[in-house]
Amino acid sequence: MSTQTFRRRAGRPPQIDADEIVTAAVALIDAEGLEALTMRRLGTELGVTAMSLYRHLPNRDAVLAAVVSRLVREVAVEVADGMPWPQALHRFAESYRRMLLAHPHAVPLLATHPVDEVDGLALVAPVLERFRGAGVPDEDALTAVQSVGVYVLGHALAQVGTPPGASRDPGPAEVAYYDQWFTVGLDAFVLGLHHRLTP
Amino acid sequence: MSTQTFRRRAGRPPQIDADEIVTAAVALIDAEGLEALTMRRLGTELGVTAMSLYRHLPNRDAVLAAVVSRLVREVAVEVADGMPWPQALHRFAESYRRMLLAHPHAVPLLATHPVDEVDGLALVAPVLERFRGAGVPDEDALTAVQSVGVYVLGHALAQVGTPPGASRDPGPAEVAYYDQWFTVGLDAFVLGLHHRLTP
DNA sequence: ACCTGAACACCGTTCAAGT
DNA sequence: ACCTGAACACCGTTCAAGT
Repeated sequence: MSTQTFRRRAGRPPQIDADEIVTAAVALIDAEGLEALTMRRLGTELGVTAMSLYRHLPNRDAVLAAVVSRLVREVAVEVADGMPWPQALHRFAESYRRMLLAHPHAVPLLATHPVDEVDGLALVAPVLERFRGAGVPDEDALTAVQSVGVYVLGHALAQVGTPPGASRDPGPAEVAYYDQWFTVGLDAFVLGLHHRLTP
Repeated sequence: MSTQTFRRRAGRPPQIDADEIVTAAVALIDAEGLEALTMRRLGTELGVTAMSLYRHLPNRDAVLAAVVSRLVREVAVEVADGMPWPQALHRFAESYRRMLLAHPHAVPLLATHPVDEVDGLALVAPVLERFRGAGVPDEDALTAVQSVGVYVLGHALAQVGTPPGASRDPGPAEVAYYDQWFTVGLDAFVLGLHHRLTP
């Protein structure tokens, strides 16, 4: 029979893999929030019992860490070749924020779980390159990027962490308020870094 | 008997009150982290069953909100009368950070639970006053203070959210690294705000 | 008025067992 | 190799009952 040629080494074929688990976890968080992400519920979502998840990921915290990694890799920073670093820093901040606001229920998770160093560096690599082009030492450049990064995350936390009321969606006035605040703060921050790093 | 004169209206005298619960909650978080704060454990710490806590606070989330309020009120911003606002802003950032680093296990809680508006305004009132002294509109001043606030919180999250390893304490090199980063970022941010607000 | 014991409906995780 | 059922040791919270 045809399955002989391409058959797996032994046993049952898997019904799920780690990637599918992470995809389902992100979807569940986006739809119902972090507290809805239980192992039992996640299993149900995949048509499987909770216990089978442990065959693919060691525990719930590993699921959360994998979600963080997936979301960080979702950030696409568009940096043109000759772009001055202050502009590249702006782009980074805006791309990062776009991801965070696209997954408001995951923001507390991003705030709590440190980003994997490899993921983080890959994300900011094109930005660091623009600092290098201006002769700024890598160490200073990294401090600048990380500083803007914590500003963006802190701002997103403030925006999504509205009073206890559930996930009622924002309303244009609220969105405009946070957009304005974000821009004013970011402009000032990048301006100040510019003054300190390229005098 | 003497108890007649000052006796309570009826029933048993309370063994605990809300303030004691919050104090015990903070102590427990500081000592063993957020996940150690269960209603049962908190009761035990106070020599009482978990169920009796519900007589004083409606649920676990109310305990957490009360902890946030308590910690925010612990921040003391020392702002002298004639102090220029950039310096007052520095003081605010340092005081806020001092509180956060004194309660590292509570930082994710502060990041997640929005600060009560009254608590927040009381905290920054002396700082806003310094902006007023320089003729900066309240709206701009509040944006500046909030921007620095989210930077401080974001930075503290990065500092306390070290790789999965438990609460191994920091080591002087790590402390120095974060202190340096914090200062460089803060200086640049305040400088940039200064350029934008008082040209 | 305040505290408790028992109970309910959940969790994450382990482990032996099925296919 | 992968999935499952039953079980363990927990949770937060409710409610009737004690003092």
